[in-house]
Amino acid sequence: MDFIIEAAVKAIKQLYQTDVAPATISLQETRKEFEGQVTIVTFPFTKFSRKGPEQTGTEIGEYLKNELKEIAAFNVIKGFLNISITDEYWIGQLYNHILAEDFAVAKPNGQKVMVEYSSPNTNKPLHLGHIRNNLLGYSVAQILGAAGYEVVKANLVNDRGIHICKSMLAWQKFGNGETPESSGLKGDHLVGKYYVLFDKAYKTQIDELKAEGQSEEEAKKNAPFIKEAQQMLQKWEAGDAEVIKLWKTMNEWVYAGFAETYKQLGVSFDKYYYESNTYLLGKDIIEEGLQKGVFFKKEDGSVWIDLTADGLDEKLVLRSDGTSVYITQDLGTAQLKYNEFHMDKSIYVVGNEQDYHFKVLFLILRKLGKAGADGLFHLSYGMVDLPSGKMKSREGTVVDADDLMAEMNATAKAQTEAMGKVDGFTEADKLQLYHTIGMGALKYFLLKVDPKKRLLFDPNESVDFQGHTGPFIQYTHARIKSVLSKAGYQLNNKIEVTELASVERDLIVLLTQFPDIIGTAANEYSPAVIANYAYELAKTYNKFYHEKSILQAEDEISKQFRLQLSASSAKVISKAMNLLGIDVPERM
RNA sequence: GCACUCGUAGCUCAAUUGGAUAGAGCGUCUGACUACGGAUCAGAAGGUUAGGGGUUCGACUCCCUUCGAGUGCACCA
Repeated sequence: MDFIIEAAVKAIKQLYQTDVAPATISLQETRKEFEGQVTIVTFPFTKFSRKGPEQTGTEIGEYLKNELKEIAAFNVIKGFLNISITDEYWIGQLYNHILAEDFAVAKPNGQKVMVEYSSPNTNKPLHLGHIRNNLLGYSVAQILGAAGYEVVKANLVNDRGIHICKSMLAWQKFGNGETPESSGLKGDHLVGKYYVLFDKAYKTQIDELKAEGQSEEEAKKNAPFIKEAQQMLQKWEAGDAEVIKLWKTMNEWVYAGFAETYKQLGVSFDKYYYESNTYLLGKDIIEEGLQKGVFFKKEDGSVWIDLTADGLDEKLVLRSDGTSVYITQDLGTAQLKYNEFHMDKSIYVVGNEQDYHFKVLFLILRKLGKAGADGLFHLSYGMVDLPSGKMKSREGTVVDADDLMAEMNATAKAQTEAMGKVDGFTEADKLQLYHTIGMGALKYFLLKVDPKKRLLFDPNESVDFQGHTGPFIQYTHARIKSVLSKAGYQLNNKIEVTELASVERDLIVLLTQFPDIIGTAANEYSPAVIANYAYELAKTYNKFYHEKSILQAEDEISKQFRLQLSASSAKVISKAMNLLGIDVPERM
């Protein structure tokens, strides 16, 4: 549509002797209730034209119509110039772009981006909150790839610390040598079980101490279990052979469990980082910052940065005993990543409770003048809450990721069977299909919402399969495929249609927008943009499908044309869903 | 207390980044060619965009303020 903007700039120069930047011309989709496909808002030009918005619109409209053969007609309503573009133009779009092999395939833009997501703790299984994180991260990576970036998907595993020692200790005390094999439990669930057991036992000890007259705070510090866990952490840091061995064993269990969950979710990573390798990093950056005068040292030896000029506080970056804090290792890890990949952008998919942390982290890296510091972005997303409130692993009030996915599959199975649509499917095909639909419903449900909004999830109200949902879009795709196969469709040459019905035009207009939609989604790091587009497209296709007969079209030309339109729609739906990490079935 | 985020139909979400009469789905109600696949389509009802003020041709969107929800403000990670 750039050619219209260009012409409008020329029009304004000719008519009103004023140069305007192309960006000041807002070209938008015409609202459905008006004639036309694109609209120019003319209010901003009234200052140059010294005429009313309607007259200004009419003048520009006339100029454009004379200038551009693609413009069939225009109408002006208040300050809105609605432009109708010729059917010839739209038909050309279909044949020259949409049906082309490379439609919506962006050329490499020469930029590299890292998307870090998932970043689990190895002391418990994944839950619904992690699912949102994983889906967002994976989808954003897909979208950036489609927009022309070279993408590196990274996972920073939090595999050390006091919380890991808690499950280890509880397993030592209560485990009786239990393993995933002996218990039949998935590895991450087994470890998670001991994490919960630790917390229970710890609480009991706290209560005992309180009964003996200690304050809550004292009791929390003095409980034998927490002391033992701390000792274990010290042993771990000292490289104690026995502790390390147990740590490795239990981590292996967890990784095996995670691998299965990731596989079910359909997410993957190109690069793993482990905190056990990175937690000591960052001290050289502290030194560098001191030399540059970005940091300062207090009398006790602790190192700080003063961010009050930026509206934040003073922030500790190194303890007085010389050991790292959270942000120290994040500084180091950022450097490590950059040294390895030299990426232009780095996206951190992390929940919004860490907004402040990332604000500080990025600010520090920028003040240090680090390469790549301008490309840092925290993709912050809202928590997933239950009707009962927040999910808490320690208290067991979580929606477990594996359970939820199994439930989604079961629901998909029940729905599909109830409709009796799986005749001729092998058992393996059926399982595959239920998984595709169940995950489609879940993924779409989580991704259609703006990431930064918090999400309420009611486990008792199952995720819908009708209306604005993943299965709705999947169904549209399957139905198109069915029609195409019935027609024995093959892509053939351009069909000489000359006129479009309005539903056909609407569909082509939407299809042409796909590359721009990918661009917008990439710029905003928002899968929701893609999700809403895919829905809009499916809906428009369904409308077309109901209004126009394809196999019984009026004539062969119309039939072939509509088949091509259908094939294009299926292709774009499939690609869009793919960007969300959602598969679309051929039959369902 | 300070900072950040959010508040749109009964419910779950949109709104082309300041543009037209705020749109969808679910739910409720009414319809659709003896199904090119009905997980679909057409229609109805449902709104003081939390309240108030301001900025301007125009505000769900920007500014101020009140209320409500959430999160963060550790020599924890």
